Amino acid sequence: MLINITFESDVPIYLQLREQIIVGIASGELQPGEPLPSVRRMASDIGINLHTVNKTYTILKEEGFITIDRRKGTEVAEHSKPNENFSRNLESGLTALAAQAKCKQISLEDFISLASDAFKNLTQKG
Amino acid sequence: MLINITFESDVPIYLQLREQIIVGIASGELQPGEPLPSVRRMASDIGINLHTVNKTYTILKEEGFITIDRRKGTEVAEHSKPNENFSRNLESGLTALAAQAKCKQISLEDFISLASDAFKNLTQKG
Amino acid sequence: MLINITFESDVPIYLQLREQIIVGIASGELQPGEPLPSVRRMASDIGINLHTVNKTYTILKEEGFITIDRRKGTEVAEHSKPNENFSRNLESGLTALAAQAKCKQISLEDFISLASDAFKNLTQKG
Amino acid sequence: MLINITFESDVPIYLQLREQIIVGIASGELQPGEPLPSVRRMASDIGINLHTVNKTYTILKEEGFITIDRRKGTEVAEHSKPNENFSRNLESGLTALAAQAKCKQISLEDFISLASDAFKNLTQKG
DNA sequence: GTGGTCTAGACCACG
DNA sequence: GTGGTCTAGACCACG
Repeated sequence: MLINITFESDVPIYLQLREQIIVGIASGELQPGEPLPSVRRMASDIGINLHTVNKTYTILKEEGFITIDRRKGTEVAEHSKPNENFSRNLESGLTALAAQAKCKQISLEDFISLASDAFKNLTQKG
Repeated sequence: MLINITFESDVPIYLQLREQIIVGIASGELQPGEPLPSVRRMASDIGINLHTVNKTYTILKEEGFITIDRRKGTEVAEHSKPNENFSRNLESGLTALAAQAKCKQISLEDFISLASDAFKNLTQKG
Repeated sequence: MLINITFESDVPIYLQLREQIIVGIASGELQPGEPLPSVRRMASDIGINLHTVNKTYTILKEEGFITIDRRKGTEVAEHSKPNENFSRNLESGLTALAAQAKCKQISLEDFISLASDAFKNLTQKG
Repeated sequence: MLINITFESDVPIYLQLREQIIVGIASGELQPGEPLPSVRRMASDIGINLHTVNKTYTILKEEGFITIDRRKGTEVAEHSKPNENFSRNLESGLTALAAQAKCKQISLEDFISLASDAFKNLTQKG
């Protein structure tokens, strides 16, 4: 799994890492049950602090994307169903993007097409 | 235009304000050429700091959603076309949401349906 | 609010702090809407690191006991209803204590009496 | 005696094992004088480390729940009376749970009812 | 001034 | 070896 952090970004490192791991899982590059590198390993691979990776793993665990097994370490969780909180966040995220797109004269058809492509591109990597 | 800020949210106030104004424009509630409340007025209406509103307006101007003129004041800009930077951000935003959705076993059809609804709901408010 | 940390305890500092704040809220010493000391202030008062307090506050926030208001800082949340997760934890906590008590020949009546006293003692402090 | 370890839990395995054995004793499933599986057997049954089981047994012995004899092996101890240390821990445990419950608007009556149920459910399993 | 993020470094608990 | 906890110290974002 290739991680690519933009240090100049105003998106915090731990969130960039979170997103890339989620994309990795969604695309099938990271399979359920597959182990993730230890916080120390991941940190040294990327060249960031161990605590930053730890924060990402903790969040991913709380969101149900990974599990921290006491024997086997960190691994990709079985895919679960969205809870209410997740659905709310997803909808508000889509609304924010839709609003921006509409202001920029992107049509409903084009927006759907972009959303569809984003989803399908994940599959192609798997 | 009714603004609703959640002060306990972890989304900064200036970004919440930005998004709601964009939704207002997208939904047609705020028409191109229509004036926005002055920084001072908006701040006191919502009960937030002047600096915060100022920051939001500055960002919206840079993004091309509003214009700030010394004489005419702040008003909604004519709808423009997306530039390269905007398109890139939109795509990466959609990819992030699509990845999360896919991990939570949401199908392509359901994701498109959610995206479509988010877009259409904007129209209905207009 | 008087905080008392036992540094030799095998209960982590951030959890000791969490529990004492919850007891403070339950006893009425800390009222909903009342501000909590800033992480820096609390840390220096107790003589621990700012990050440790931060961890406690973050947990309390996620559990719904406090809110972090972007304008007013940290404050005690309005008392909310238990969610499913909370109820499960409460039941399993009570089961663990009940089992221990039963092994030590404590009767149902005595156990209820202890539980009742623990609850009432909170009220008396308020 | 059926042991059920959740490896993804943030409760250490040796404590999960401890609690389940205590519940087993409290419910009468494990009778005083009854032998416990050897460390080796228990470890292989559950699929955990020898050291982990050892740690649990050592703690249970110190708490007076089991006896460890070189010749007779490990067996459930005769039920003893609580010592001062035990009582203090029990009370502080109940206080912590009561405080949480009170914050979540659970009434004294409901808390007692939950405590009572937890205790009675032990009996029913026996 | 407040919390949020990040780093560096250390020790410990768990298995 | 792994994650968990804690400290010290620094800079930044927000309001």
